[in-house]
Amino acid sequence: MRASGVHTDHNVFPSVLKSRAAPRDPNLISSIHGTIVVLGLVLNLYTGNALMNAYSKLADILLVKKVFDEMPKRDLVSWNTIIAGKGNAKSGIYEEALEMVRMEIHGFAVRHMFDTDVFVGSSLIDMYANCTKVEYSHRVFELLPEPNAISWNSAIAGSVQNGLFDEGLRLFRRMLLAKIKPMPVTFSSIMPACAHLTTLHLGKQLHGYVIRGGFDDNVFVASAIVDMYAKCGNIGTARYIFDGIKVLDMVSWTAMIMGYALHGPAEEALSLFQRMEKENGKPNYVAFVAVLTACSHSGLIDEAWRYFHSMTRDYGIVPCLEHYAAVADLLARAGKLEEAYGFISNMHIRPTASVWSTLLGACRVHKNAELAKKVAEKIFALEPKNMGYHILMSNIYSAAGRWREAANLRIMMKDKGMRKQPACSWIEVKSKVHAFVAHDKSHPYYDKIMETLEVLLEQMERAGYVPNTEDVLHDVEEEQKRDLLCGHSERLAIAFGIISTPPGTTIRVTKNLRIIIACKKGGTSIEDLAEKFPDMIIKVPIDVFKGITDEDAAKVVDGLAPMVADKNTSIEQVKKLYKLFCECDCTLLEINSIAETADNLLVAADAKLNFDDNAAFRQKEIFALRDPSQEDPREVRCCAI
DNA sequence: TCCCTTCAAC
Repeated sequence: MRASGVHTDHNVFPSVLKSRAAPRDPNLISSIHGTIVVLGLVLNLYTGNALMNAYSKLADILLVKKVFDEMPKRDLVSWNTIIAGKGNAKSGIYEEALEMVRMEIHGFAVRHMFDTDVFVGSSLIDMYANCTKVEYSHRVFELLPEPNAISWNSAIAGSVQNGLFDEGLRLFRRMLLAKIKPMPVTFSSIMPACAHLTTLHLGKQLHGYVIRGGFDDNVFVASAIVDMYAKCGNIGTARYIFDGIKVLDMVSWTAMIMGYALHGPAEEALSLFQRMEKENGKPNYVAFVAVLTACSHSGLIDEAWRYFHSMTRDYGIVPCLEHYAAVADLLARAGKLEEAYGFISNMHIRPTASVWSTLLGACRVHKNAELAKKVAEKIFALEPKNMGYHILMSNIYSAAGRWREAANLRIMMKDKGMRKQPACSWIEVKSKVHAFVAHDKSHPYYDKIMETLEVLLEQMERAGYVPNTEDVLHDVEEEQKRDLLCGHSERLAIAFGIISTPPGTTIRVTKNLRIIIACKKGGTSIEDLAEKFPDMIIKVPIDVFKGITDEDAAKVVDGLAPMVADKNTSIEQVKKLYKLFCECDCTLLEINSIAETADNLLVAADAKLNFDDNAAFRQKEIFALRDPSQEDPREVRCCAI
């Protein structure tokens, strides 16, 4: 238009500045700004507002202010832009003022009847969630007459960020039912729910949806997926997704490094960290949390010190609680108990009970009751009502033969009205969560499970299994035998997994408490055996399957096919899906076979899982998600997605 | 013609 000599007046520039290309390009903005000045349009209200907006998207607060200050006339939009433009409120200029009136804003909005406006409503949802007032956040959401996609996203993100994972999943399902199309933001918000719950099959279905929606090239979404697979123990798939990310950023690197730190070999984590330093530049403090966690879990003391010091020296990052915790944990586990004690005592921030507790755990392993007593006093002062720490200390006394002190502690706990949180393990089979507590006979397959455990125990003993009885504190022979069979909830869950899945299926058991020493170090646990002798574990179910009808067995196999594609799925997507889901627990079903109504993968999967053609849009309880923080661990809360 | 709401690693 400029080249053809047509006069460009004040009507043109607001649109030009709002165009797709402009906001990300500082040079383009400057050049447009220059043209505006040359043409004498800089004093125009709309043009000035648009310029302010363009600069605030670049987070160039000084230029936003400059334009604002030079405008002869300002309207509501000018003021809104300077108050709420990106970078302004968040830059801290107005933050203090806003913080003071935060909770009054809602009242103002209600009085002036703005509370049903989507923009105001979505902001309120976000505000309350950020203030950890999720109940208010939900109330605002439920009262919104016409929530848009952003309102849904805000509600979902708010729930997940406050730890209400199944609430987030439920909202996601409702969003689909309300026919609101999810966006990349939706997935990066909801995916952490699966990561935290370690519900791999939910995460996989969301991943399928992401691929079908073409959102998988979004780096936010991809990072969330990497994190989800890593947290669910599927480190290979996490790496596959990670390697497919075109432009890696700090979060994607860190998610992958943390994945290796938690599950994989430390060398992978460390070499990725070094690659990141080269390719991505400055690691931030979370990246250091990841690399220190990797060192800690692999006992790499020298490396840990090197990173810990380099963090401050080379990158100017002040260590925070997580960094201290990783190093303290490392020292403690390595048996350097006194050094760990000194390190924690000299932290420049106040150590929390959880930092001290790694040392307490190490005192138990390394049998240092004296230091344990000192540490426990600090912990009890910080968290007087936490049962776990008291039990741990009482067990340390018992193991040291200091029965009187152990008993005193138990009596004190009873007086304070503390109740033990029962250990619980759960396993997903056929989209259902089966939860077990020790000695629990309520499961319908209880007899089969016991039979399996007996077969297993026999085979284990033949393979050289030596039970670790060190931690059995009251030694009645009968009880020990029973404890070996069903004393640990995870054994019940593993046995159930073995008899209710086809041979070769990966068995994933999750539990609410840390695995006790007997299952972790010394002796041999079922977990160790499963790792060392995979063949043996796989052979067992063939025998045990005998008791189950063919029909039941077939149902189990069918139930493990949550992967569906439809006629709108592109060949490229099918390839990706197939690559991801061709593992033993999933199969790719035939394309073009899905009903018209199944407009998304999740619903199609839902229908398939329930063997019910009409199920597509019915809200069904197809997933049962346990909330580990719940009082009775057997109480299973159901969540449809 | 201009303004406002949502996201990933800890």
